[in-house]
Amino acid sequence: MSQHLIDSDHETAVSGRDRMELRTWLRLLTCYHLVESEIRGGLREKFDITLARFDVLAKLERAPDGLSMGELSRRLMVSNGNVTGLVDRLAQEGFIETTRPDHDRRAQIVRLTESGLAAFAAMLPTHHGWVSTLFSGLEPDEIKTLHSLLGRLKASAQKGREGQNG
Amino acid sequence: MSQHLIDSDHETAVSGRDRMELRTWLRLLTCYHLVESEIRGGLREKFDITLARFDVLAKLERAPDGLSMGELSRRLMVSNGNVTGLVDRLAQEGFIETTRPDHDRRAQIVRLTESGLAAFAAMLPTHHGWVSTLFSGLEPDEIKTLHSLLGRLKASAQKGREGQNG
DNA sequence: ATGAGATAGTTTAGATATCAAATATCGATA
DNA sequence: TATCGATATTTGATATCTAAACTATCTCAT
Repeated sequence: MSQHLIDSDHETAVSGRDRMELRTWLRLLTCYHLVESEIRGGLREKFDITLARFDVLAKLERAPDGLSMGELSRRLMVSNGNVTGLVDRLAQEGFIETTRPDHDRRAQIVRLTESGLAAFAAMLPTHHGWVSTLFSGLEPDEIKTLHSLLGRLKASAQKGREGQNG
Repeated sequence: MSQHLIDSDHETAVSGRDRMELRTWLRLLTCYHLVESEIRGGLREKFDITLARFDVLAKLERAPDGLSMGELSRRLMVSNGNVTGLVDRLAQEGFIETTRPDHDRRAQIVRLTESGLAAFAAMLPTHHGWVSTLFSGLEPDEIKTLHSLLGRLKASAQKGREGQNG
């Protein structure tokens, strides 16, 4: 085998069978990085908040009754330990609050505070604007198709585990 | 405005205009996390290597003449400082080596060692197998279309900056 | 030649991340 | 009711990662 295991165009790989799968994965990775870094930078510059914290607020905003640490961790798709730290810091800033339900003293329910909701609501339209702009080169039909194919990929990648997320 | 700013199905948001863009971005994010965590876990369990290090090896494998730190950073789409640390550790493990070119004493050229190439080559087929499996629920045509639409998204998201990556 | 700006990397501080181990509580059962 | 296994979360160690400040070197117009 030669030194160069894979083809030379920038997102290509090895042997015929999984060629397109790998190329597609690498391209998805690129898109992820592009959009993510744009949004991260925007949030920092405009609102002085990190993306991880924004994501926590976003998940909690969709759950008016609050979420357990475990459920929050699943929806964010990050580890339990990570969420502990994020929640600690957001609570210190007053954006969220936690309670221990009586029926299960192990659990910890996390909720948005008024202040947290206000902060999130103030950022949301701008955030949506960034996403819109990043997608602005695609036709509505293309976006629909992309959405649908990503749904297929999600189902495929989830096969063999339980429903992690909507 | 009500407490609940956005719709209730799991990947939906606000006002009509950017609804599909946001849903699509959130779904892409989900796919990214699903595939990424599967591969990260596999690399750790089977090869005891982190994903970040694997990615460095992968980029270097495609560049037989080596890459400058800056070029490596651009291709990995991570910050300069991050690459410094990764390269340090990989060099300690003997997987890569660095040289200073005579024509520019600032630059640092990073190359795979024999040992690094061998390690990477040993992991590559398994890695491709994982990706293949994760995509196995999609038809070849669907993958092609997905690849193409992600290409459109990449171009759209890159608009206004220079060509970051192939 | 020389100083200003550009470029290439490193360093530093702080925030995320994972993973594994530890803690605490729950539920069910003998 | 003791206890065993499962569940919910935290802790601790380590590794990424970013952003900003800093160092060193290069380029180039004077």
